[in-house]
Amino acid sequence: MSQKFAGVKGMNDLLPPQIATWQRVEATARALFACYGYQEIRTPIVEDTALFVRSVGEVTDIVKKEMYTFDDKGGRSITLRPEGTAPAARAYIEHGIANTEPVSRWFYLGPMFRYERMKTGRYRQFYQLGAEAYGSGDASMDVEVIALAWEFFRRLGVPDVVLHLNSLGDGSARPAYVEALKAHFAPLTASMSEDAKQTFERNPMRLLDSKEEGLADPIAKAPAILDFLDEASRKHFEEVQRLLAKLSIPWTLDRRLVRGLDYYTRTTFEFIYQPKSGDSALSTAGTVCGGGRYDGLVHELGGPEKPAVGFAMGLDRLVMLLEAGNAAQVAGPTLFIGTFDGPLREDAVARVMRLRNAGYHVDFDPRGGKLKRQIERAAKVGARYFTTWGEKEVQAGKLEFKALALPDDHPQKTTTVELAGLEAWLALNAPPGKAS
RNA sequence: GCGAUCUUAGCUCAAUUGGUCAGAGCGCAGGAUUGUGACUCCUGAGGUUACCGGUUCGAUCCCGGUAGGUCGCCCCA
Repeated sequence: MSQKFAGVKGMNDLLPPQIATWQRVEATARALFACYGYQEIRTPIVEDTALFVRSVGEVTDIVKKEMYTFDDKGGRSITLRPEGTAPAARAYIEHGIANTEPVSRWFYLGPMFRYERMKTGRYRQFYQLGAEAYGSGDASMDVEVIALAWEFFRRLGVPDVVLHLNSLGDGSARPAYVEALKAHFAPLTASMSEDAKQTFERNPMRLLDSKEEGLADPIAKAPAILDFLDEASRKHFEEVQRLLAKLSIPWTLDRRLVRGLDYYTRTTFEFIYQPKSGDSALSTAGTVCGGGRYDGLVHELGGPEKPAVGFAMGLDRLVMLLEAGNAAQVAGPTLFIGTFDGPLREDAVARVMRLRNAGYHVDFDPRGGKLKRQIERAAKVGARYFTTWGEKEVQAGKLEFKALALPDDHPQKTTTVELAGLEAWLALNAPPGKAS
């Protein structure tokens, strides 16, 4: 016996039964993105390590301890992408897209990698669907990406997702606010945990996200960045809210919403799964989509001054929510042809292939055997009709279609189909492209 | 990175204080001549009880380690 292998920790196989849901999500996304004018881009799975250090932030957890970083054979430090915004920005800059069009709308869909402890809805290889809109700092773009995500959830029928909204201001407001926060929390550092203390030192804003017991009250009383916004940021944020209201998209102002990556400015938002009924498939993995504006990122990475907004959606979590509702079914064949040994069998098999080539989902049992087994097999794989391809039928030039899902006494349990008109019948009763 | 907990057939789980305790259901496979299914019946395949080591006359059941799963912290999608 040879060794038995197992998948790498934190990385999962997606097998056929689950894939149906994934494909529904992806198809819904592509259709919707097309309406919004977002085009797909695909960037490499690996990037120069420095790209993430610069964009995501040196003191973030992602960079500090979650990156899959290796040296390649040329001695370059490369990293499996932990997120999609930085690679997209890199491509945007590298190809000089800003010179070719004023506004660019992109989306990406693919695996991301973070080396971290596993939890519900959190894996080391996980899938994100992201939108990136470059070139405009207008509030309409903030709302555009939010509306896009909102509509996406609506189309998929994702239940109990609420929008949390905040503004982090930009260059001028941020330093003043951070100072105020430091002043607020400084007296408490003595009683803080090591973790909290480090957060206090490196990125005080993130302290607002802390769930540490003793901090709950101080956090509630902490100054809000909304009170520090400069005139322009404030107006921008107000416009975002007015537009959302106009679209009847409800939101919750969340003054503690501070996103974990360094590049965010002004608007930040999260779509959080909050089941009304107590049972939560995702407890702390409730954030299904996070995003915001990052006006400085493109310039920071060496490109022109181009504002941008976007979001990233965790598809693993999304699929989990969808599957909790109703398990997706794999579509079965439209027609299942039963065969007997002998020369006729080859005719039947050939016909199966030809019908498939014509666009129909047709199947047969390669093991042959008893007709009884073949019918059981057909019912098992969810075939809509079963027909026997035997001497009797071929001689008469007629096939008898049995509707497997119908009860025996149903008037339409069996249908007679002319052998010569088989394809025409299928075209009429089970057009290609339609799930059986 | 820290803490807790779990790991028995493909799946869901049983197995009295360590001594026929390696089982059930589902699934899969087969069943009086390879022409007709979904309910029922009969039969069968499949596990060195995650892995390694220890205690013991003897361990699925006790101890230690490793791997993996799950949950909380941290953090994030």
